Amino acid sequence: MSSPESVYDLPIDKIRYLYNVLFKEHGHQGWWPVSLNSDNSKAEYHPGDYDIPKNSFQLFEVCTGAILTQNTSWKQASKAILNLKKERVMDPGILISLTPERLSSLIKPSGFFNRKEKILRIFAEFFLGNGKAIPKREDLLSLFGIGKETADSILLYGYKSPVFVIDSYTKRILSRIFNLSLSAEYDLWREKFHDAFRREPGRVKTSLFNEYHALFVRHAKNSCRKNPVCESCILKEICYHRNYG
DNA sequence: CGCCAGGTGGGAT
DNA sequence: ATCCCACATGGC
Repeated sequence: MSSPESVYDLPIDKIRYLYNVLFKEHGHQGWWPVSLNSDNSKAEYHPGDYDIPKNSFQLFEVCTGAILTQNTSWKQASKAILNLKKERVMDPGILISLTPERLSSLIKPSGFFNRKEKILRIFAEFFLGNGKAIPKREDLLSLFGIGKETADSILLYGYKSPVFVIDSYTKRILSRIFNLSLSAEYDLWREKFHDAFRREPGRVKTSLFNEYHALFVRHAKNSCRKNPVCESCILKEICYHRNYG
């Protein structure tokens, strides 16, 4: 048991158990941050309220945030979002009418601004053409700059679809607890979570996946950092890394 | 100062 | 398949 197990062996009962432990400890996280007042106020978390985003404007803001936060702290992404809202351009139709220079300057704080300018523009075109339908994952993935995590974040936190979002935090935590390889395929991790909650109704899965991903982030920031703080970790009793790593 | 943050695409091997 | 790099800001 010294070499990493396969992600195929990840036990689904422990996936469910883990959720219960984390939720009991931390409760509702309320991802994704959205400004509840439709003005220029800062986006905030809304723990326990799964009826967000409530309209197309908030939906577009969630999607925009998913793109702007790529490999960037939410703090930086939120500055860019605030710039867009203050300039009244947080709207797909208006966004695509901006010059590349103007748009990239507004999202500058989020980093990679030339790249993200292009991604936002392409996504806004897609958003307009897609109407009110829930986008297909493969269609999102076909867009430049929309990878698996961003696509799933948009589907889960934007369109309230029951899909699980895997990010580097999730992989780090699971790889330590279960002695799994960090480099396992995204879709393998994802399917395991879908398997674990296969029997829950769609609406339940959506709110559960919403909380679960947020709880992983919380736990990764609290304890399971790059340099983990194992002594005070609430999962230390069941963690491979803590006990045998 | 160096490291890091709610990734992704593209090119070389 | 798997590694490596560019992309870039600002907090800590």
